[in-house]
Amino acid sequence: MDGSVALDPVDLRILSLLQNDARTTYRDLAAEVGVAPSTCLDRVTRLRRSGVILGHELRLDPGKLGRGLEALLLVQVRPHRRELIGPFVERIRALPESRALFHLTGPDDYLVHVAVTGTSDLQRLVLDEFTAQREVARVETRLIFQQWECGPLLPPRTGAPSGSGQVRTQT
Amino acid sequence: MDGSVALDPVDLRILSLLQNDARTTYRDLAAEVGVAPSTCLDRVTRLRRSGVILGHELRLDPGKLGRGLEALLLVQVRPHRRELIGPFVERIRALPESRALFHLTGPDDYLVHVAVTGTSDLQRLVLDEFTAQREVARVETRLIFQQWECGPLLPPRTGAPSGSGQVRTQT
DNA sequence: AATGAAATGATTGGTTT
DNA sequence: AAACCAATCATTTCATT
Repeated sequence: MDGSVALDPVDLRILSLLQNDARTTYRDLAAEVGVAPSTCLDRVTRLRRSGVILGHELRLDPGKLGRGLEALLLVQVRPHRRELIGPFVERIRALPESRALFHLTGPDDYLVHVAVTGTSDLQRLVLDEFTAQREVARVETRLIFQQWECGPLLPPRTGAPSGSGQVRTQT
Repeated sequence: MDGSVALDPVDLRILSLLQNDARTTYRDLAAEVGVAPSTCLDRVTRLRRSGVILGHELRLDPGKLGRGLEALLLVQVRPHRRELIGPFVERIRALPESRALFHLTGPDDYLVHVAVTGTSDLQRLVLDEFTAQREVARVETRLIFQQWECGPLLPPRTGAPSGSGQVRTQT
């Protein structure tokens, strides 16, 4: 039972609305889904406690912060052993240019999403923070032309819904 | 002057705090940065209007929503022409599995971040929504072992700060 | 940019279904 | 057990300095 959460249509509706605007008031939420504001609070509190809602984030425009160029770096870390990749991950996460980091299957071990001021800043980053490190065997740089958020994130459509209107999901 | 924003230390402090928790109250914000709550409201309103703050987002746990497997798909779209890539982008953005989409330089035209229920769901997605499409020349699938958010996103350190304490940034 | 008052929203406890 | 209502409390917002 640890990682499983039951979500009814009200929960899903609330999540969907909050994904559009996380600051929607409980009053507005209540009006949209047709329950009382206090019930909405209840639901959201439960969703936070159950770990479905991880947090409330501010989305910023990197360009407006002077980081007008973004890129994805595909990185091979060799040898790929815990005592090397642990410090590597922590070092990359601490860089002010890093936005996100993925540990992957496939020929490239990591993908790093970075935001920089321009190409010279990117060159500096690659040379000083990546290829200069002994454990970094290879870096491939892909510039980002454009990016889109998708969503909202919803549970998968279940082929055969059970008798109740509930969707049971599992970690 | 269009895309440029001036940020003083108070703005930076506020942004940093809100990136930790976007629901921090103006009262708490004020206490931390040492100005009045109304001033914080002023600052945040200006930051939203100037486009530095794009929005307030809810961060959800895909695993808790029944999407316990995530992957990055590297996709070639050929021929790479506007009349093909426009519909492709819209189609991918509309998939419930899509979390983010990037248009890139390099051998792969697009990178798609997806969240699925498991490997069979991923196989279905790749076969039915990607390789089945005429314009998709190639798909490479990389599973995500683990991922990290980095941050907070801050303006680049300026080598030689001007007389004032302000950081002028540009899009 | 601060103050303080007015408006709005969040939260709680008791009650009902 | 979950939802509602109404009262309380906190926060946001605005006019003013």
